[in-house]
Amino acid sequence: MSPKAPCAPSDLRSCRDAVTLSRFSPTVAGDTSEDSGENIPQKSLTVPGGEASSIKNVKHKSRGEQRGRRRVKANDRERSRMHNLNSALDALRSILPALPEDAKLTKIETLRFAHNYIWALTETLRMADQHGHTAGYLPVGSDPSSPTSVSSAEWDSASPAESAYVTSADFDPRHCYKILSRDQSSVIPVTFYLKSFCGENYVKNTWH
DNA sequence: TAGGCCATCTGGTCCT
DNA sequence: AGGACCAGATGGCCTA
Repeated sequence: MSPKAPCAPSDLRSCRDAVTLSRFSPTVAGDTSEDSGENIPQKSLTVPGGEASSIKNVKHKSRGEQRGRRRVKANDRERSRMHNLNSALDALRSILPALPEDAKLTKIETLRFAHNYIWALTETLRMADQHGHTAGYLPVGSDPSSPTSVSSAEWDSASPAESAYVTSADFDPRHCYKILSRDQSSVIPVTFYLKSFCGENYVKNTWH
């Protein structure tokens, strides 16, 4: 589920970077014909000795160097931009309900989980408002801000139909709400949803 | 070995 | 002109 990253952030210049950057080292960039668009025909560069051609060669080389430098800078910016994006994603993971250490969500899972989690929290507030007594809706002594406040025993008694409605492969918190609103269960809907999404391991590993 | 996930590079486009 | 953003391509790592 969570393949290890081949290049840690601290190894930015390792792996394929080393190869790619060398492609744009001044000597290489100027000597190749990879600079599409800005290329001077290769023929004018291959005339040996002539002064004019050597000037052209220098010009071409410096343009190639400039282009190479721009490309390297752009690569650096892009890399750090993606690292920022990943940091934001990690921050998002960190505020989502705890998962077992070895169950790090992928990027797409994180986004979907966050989306549904927000939806579930919103729905929780809406239903609480509708009932007009939040305290009676939540388990006694529970901390509404923490999804870990419900015991696994409560789960077992409160969610007989979960597997019939929600699987980890095809989860949708709205299904949970349909079940809960039908029998007015006292279990926090969000946690019901989390269990449905994460499975028994979530309960076993984090709720004790 | 195929497929999923990821990091990185790259060229194009838009914006300042 | 240069930076930010984006999407496609590529190749490595990991797991079933």
